[in-house]
Formats: sequence, structure tokens, C-alpha cells
Amino acid sequence: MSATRIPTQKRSIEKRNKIIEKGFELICEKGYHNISTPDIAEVSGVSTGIIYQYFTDKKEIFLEGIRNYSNKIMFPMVDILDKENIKIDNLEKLFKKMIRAFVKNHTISKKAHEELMAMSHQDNEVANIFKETEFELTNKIVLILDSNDIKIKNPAEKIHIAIGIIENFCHEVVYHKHHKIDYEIMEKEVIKIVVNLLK
Amino acid sequence: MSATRIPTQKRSIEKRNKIIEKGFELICEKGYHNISTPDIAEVSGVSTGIIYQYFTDKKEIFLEGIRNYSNKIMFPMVDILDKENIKIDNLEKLFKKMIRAFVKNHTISKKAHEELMAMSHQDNEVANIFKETEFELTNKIVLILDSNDIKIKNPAEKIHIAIGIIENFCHEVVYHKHHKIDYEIMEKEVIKIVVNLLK
Amino acid sequence: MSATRIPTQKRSIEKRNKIIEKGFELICEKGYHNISTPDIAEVSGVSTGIIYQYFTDKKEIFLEGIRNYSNKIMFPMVDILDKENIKIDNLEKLFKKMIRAFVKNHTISKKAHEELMAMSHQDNEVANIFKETEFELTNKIVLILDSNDIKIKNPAEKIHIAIGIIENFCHEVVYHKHHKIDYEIMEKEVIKIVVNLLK
Amino acid sequence: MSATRIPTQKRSIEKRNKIIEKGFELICEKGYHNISTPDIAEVSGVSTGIIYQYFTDKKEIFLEGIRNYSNKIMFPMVDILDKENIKIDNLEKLFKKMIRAFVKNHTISKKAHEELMAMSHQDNEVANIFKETEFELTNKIVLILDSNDIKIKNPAEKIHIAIGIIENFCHEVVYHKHHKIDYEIMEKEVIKIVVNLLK
DNA sequence: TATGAATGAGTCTTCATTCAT
DNA sequence: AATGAATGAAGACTCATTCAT
Repeated sequence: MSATRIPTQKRSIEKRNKIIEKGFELICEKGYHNISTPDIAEVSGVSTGIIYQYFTDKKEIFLEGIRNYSNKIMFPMVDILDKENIKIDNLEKLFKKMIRAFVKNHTISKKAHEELMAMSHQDNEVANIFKETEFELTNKIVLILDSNDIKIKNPAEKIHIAIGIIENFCHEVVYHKHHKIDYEIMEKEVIKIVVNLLK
Repeated sequence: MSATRIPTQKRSIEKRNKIIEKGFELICEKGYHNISTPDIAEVSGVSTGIIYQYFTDKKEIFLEGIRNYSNKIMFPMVDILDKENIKIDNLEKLFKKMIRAFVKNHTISKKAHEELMAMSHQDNEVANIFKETEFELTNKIVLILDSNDIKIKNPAEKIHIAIGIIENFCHEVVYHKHHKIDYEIMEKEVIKIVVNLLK
Repeated sequence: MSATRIPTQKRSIEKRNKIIEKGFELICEKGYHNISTPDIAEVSGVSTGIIYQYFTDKKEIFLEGIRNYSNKIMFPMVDILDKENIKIDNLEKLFKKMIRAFVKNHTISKKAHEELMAMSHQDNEVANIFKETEFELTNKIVLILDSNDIKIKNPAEKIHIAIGIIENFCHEVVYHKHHKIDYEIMEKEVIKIVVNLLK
Repeated sequence: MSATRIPTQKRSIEKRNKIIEKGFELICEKGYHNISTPDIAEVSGVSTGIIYQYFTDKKEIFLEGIRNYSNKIMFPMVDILDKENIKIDNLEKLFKKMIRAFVKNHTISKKAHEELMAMSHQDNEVANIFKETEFELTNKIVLILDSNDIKIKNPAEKIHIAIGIIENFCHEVVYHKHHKIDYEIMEKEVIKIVVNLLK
């Protein structure tokens, strides 16, 4: 009946955040469909009922989780590029770093990743968050190129493509290795393409 | 005690196929988790019980659907390349054709695609079918290059990357267009990369 | 994920007990295989769902029922001997009393008995509860004999046999009277055997 | 709709018997509730449908099985006593033999036994067959005593009790051994009681 | 605000029995 | 007489959500 309440008191906000944090963590670990609302309540240290005062439904918790943590999980480079004021001596190095960060991160939160990818294919809201985050990364790299006086045609499109290639590669390395592909070679080729692309 | 029955009579085989066809269609349209076994029975025009004589469980129907239709749905090029004995005058044309086929197909079976991608991120069996189908395509292209006397280093890896790029592009065009990306330009860039890659 | 909850609140405990009581009653009356979970929920005045918060499955309800009522149902003498500090003037009297109690009880909860016996032949857990309860009774009688300074060889084995004889007799009297057997005579013989046995 | 047909042709009778034999065997082995009609059809080498032309329902197959095989399964002594024209030098020997036969038989068809006992507690028809078979055995022993000029009071009742004691003992030895009971001792006591009883 | 017990519609699956061939 | 494919009601169990306290 009553609408979701947005808590104003400090303790309430903390509680809401805790639900998002712990609930999201659990969902990522075990999969959205394998976790029940009471499970979320339990790991968050709250009662089942209270959840429905902070969130309209189970999905909203997951969505909020994505909103809060997508940067770190999906494109860790966004964070990295944010913190460092990057001067590029050579692009190759940047993209190697990028790949390392992606792979490392994929490996760390395997389940979270897969769950996010799956959801992004089923749920428009999730997909949009994904898209936006990815675009942030594109923008950051555009700016880096700019601030390094690297002028190329159609930078947005090219970077966009480059990120896609890197993502594909990283994802595959972590999950779905083809036994007929040599991933050392593939990595070299990936970097070569990307570097060529941005010259 | 009793295992799944593999029907031998013509009518039974038809029925089994109908379940796969209609069930798969429905699952693709509405999502695996939103469709119940009775739903599948209904659209297939059979009773609930018979389903469990032909399939061990709900998932198997979906899996069979994928096996039967993955070529067409996921990599329509596999089919195309199978039928034509392709002589390449220029690679550009081949990849343009490939992109057109992908995009067209994505557009036709939007939901099916998304559902498949989602499942492939949650279910190993699905992922494997996907992988295998994708590898078939890679192999086909390797052969085409061979039979056209195009010699490149690391063909498997390169083609693999190329397919990934094209897929990404097509998928995005159909579903998740970024408003800041010009997809005409992007297509040109994609083809340029791919063609360069295979020279 | 979540396990069975053991209720702490008074009302919950009452509810749990009600399920055991009413559910067990119904199962005993109609037979385990003829009663569904919703049936149990209905007679207990609860919803289907709550049952699975208190019990892992249907069988557990039955098992708990047995645990709670086995003493009374299966070996009412256990209860009787528990309460009274029995001094035996003559054994004959004790066993007559025992037989009366058994027969009376068999008669009261006919169906329950049969169901229990049936289950004890199909289900190890049930059989074990049965066995344990029966052994309690054996022990009690051993102690009574002891405290009355009746020394016999192999008391456990003999009492065990005696209980079996009495049980057989009672059961038959209540359910499966042979028309060629005179049960007055049989009772006398039974008591004679048992008394002789424990001398 | 149509009533059960009692086959008159030789082949049909054979088929009916095969269903009883194989079906009963399977039920005994795996348990009545764990075997489906198609299962029975399969082991009997017939089609599902035909079963319902020979039997009204699943239970009838089991019942017929019991009728045909109860002697052998439940009271193997009935058969043994039938064949041999027994001269008793000493009763002790007879009952030892009886116990051996019972135990051996229990051990051989463990599952069958348990299933039969369970059913006999739930189903009046089964119980009656059981009862009748048991009475046959009683009669046989009465006759043996007679023909050996052993005169006792209330022979039917006493033998009945004796059979019960022996059955209890055998059943327990095979299935539900109490760890506090010494079964060597118990056997001696059982025989002592029985022999005394019939003196 | 908060609790956590309670709800009940919904899920997958089984199986005795029927029926078209 | 025989087949075996087909039926569909019924069963055990789950879980997002509500509600009494």
C-alpha cells in the first residue's frame, strides 16, 4: 500500500546502504535467482519486513547495488583513470595496464561479473547502467588522448570499439577459453589492433 | 526408474520437435524464468506429462532449442558460408555481408538473442554450445582464407578477434545504441579494422 | 539457503505443535501416502508455506509425531511404569496390567498403530524410534525386577521376548483375530509363558 | 469402462502370470510405491495398456503376487512341511530347523518381507492372506504333533504363540538388531520357550 | 520503526490410467 | 489382443511479499 520510504535519519541511511552492500554482494556471489529476500535480510542484519520499506522489491536492491558498484566491478579502469592524472608515454602501456586491470577484476569477482552480464541482457535498467558506465570510460580515454595531444579521427567510435575488444578478450580469458586459441598470441594481437586504432 | 524416451514413430518425433520449436520460441520471447512447463505444453498443444517423456527437465527443452537453432540465431554466417562456395574478391565485401546478416538476424530474433546471451552467462552448457558454434564460424573463415590463398599469421586468433568485434558492433546497433556514437562511422571503422587485421 | 527455523515465540511453538498434533493425527487416520502437505496445513489451521519453515519435509512432521506420541501409542506401559513406583507382589498381575494397557491403547488408536507399524517396516528412522522406545520398556522392566530382588539369567533377552509375545497377542486381538483361536485361552497361555520366563 | 478380462487362452494366461511374477518380484525388490505400472509392464515384457485388461489396477497385481508366493516368502516352513513327512525325534530340532528356514528366507528376500509386512498393516486384503497362510502353518504343526502322538492342551493357541515368537525373533535378527541383545542367547531362550510350550 | 511469522500462488515433476491406432 | 503415446490431476516444495505485533 504505502510507498517506499526514503530514509532521512542517519541510522536509516546506514541500514539502507548495508542492505545494498551486503545484498548485492550475496547476489553477485550466488546469483540473483538463487538468493531470497530473507537471505538478503539475514546477511544485512535486518528483518525481512524492513526491506520492503526501503525498496519496492528485490530487484531494486540489485539495481542499487549495480549503481553503486558498477564502476569498480565492470570497468575498474574508470576508477584508476579517475585517480591518476595519466601522462602517456606510450599507448601500448596504457592498454596493457587496462587489460591487466580488467582481467584481475574479472577474476576477483567472477560470479558478480557473469551475473551482471546476464542481467544486462535481460533487463533494460541494468543494461543502461552498464552502457553509461562504459561511456564514462570512453570519455575518460578521449580526454586523456586530448590532453596528450593525440589527435585522431572519430575518437569516440574508435575507443568504443577498442574497449569492446579488450572486454571481449578479458572475459574470454577468465571464463570461456577456447582450447584452440593461444591467449598469449591473442593478447598481443589485441594490443596491436588497439594501438594501431588510436594512432 | 524409467528414463527419457526417444520417440521413433513419426508422429512422436513431430511432437517432440514441436515442443522444442514452440517451447524454445516462447522461452526466447518471454524469458526462461518467466515460462512454466505447463506454458510450454500449452503452446505446443500437448499435455504436461508428455514433456517429461521426451525431456528430462525444462532446461533440456531450452538446450535442444539452442542446439537446433543456434546456428541460425547466433551465427547466421555459419549457415551462409556453408551453402556458398565463397570466392573472395575482396574481404571488405565478405565482412559487410557478415555484418548485414548478423544485424538482420539480431533484429529478427531480438528476444531470443538476449535470452541466449543471458543464459550463456549463467549456464555452462549453454555457454559451451555458444562457444562451439562460434568456433565453427572461425574455422569456416580460416578455410575460406586458405582456399583463397590469403596467408596471414595467427589466423585463428585474428579471426576470433574479428568475429568478436563484429558481434559487439551488431549487438550494440540492435539493442544498446549509445547516443554519442555515430553508427555509420563505427561500421566503417569496424570493417577497416577487420580488413586490416586479415591482410 | 535458509534452514528450518526453530520457533522461540510462544505462539510459534504452539503452532508448530499444532501441526505435529493435527498432522500426525490425520496421517495416522488416513495413512501417510494418502495425506498431502496442504491437507496437513488445513487441519492445522495454517498455510502451506509455514510448514516448511518448521519442518524440512512432510516426513519430518510424521517423525516428530512419532517421537512425541510413540510412548503413549506404541508402549503405553513405558508411561505407566514411569509414573508408578511399582512393587510387584506377583508378576502375573503386572503382565495382565500390561496386556490390558496395550490392548486398550491399540483399540483406541487403531489406525495410528497400523500406520506406524507399516512405516516402521519401510523407513529406518521410524523403525529406530520404535526400537528405542521398545528398549526403554525393556530397561524399565529389568529395573523393576532388580528392585524387587528377582534375579534371572539373561533378563534383557527374556524381557525382550516377553514384550514381543505380549505385543503380538495384543495386536492380533485388536486387528486380526483368527477365528480358530480362542483368545481367552491364548491370553492365559501368554501370561503363563511370560511369567514362567521371568522366574 | 470394460471389466477385467480373465484370459482363457493359454498364451494369455502365461502373459498374466508373467506380469504377476515379474511385477511382484520388482515390487518386492524396490517397494510398492517406488514402482510404476510402466515399470511392471517393462519387466514383464508387455505393454502398459495390456495390464489394465488383466488387472483392475496396480494393487491387484501385488495382491495376486502375494496370493501366489506368500507361502514361500512368508512361511517357507509351510512348503517344507508339505513335502516332507516329518517324524520328530525331538521338537527342539524341528524348531531349530524352522528358525533356520525363516532366517534364511528373510535374508534372501529382505525387501519383499518388509514390503509385505508394511502392506499387511495397511491393507486388509494383504493382512488376510497373511493370516490365512500363517494359519496353514499352525495347522500343519498341529497335525505333525498329532501324528507323532504328542498330546498337549490348546495346541492351536500354543503353536500360534510359538510361531509368533519365532517370527519376531527371525525378523529382528535380520532387520532390527538391538545392540544390547545377544542374539545367540536369545535364540537359545526362544527355542527353550517354544519347546517347553509344546511339551 | 522494526520484527519475523505467515501467506498462498506458483513451480517442476510424477504416474495411474486411458485411448487412438 | 496389443501397443505405447498421451493425459492431467495431484504432489511436494519455494519464495516474494504482507501483516499482526
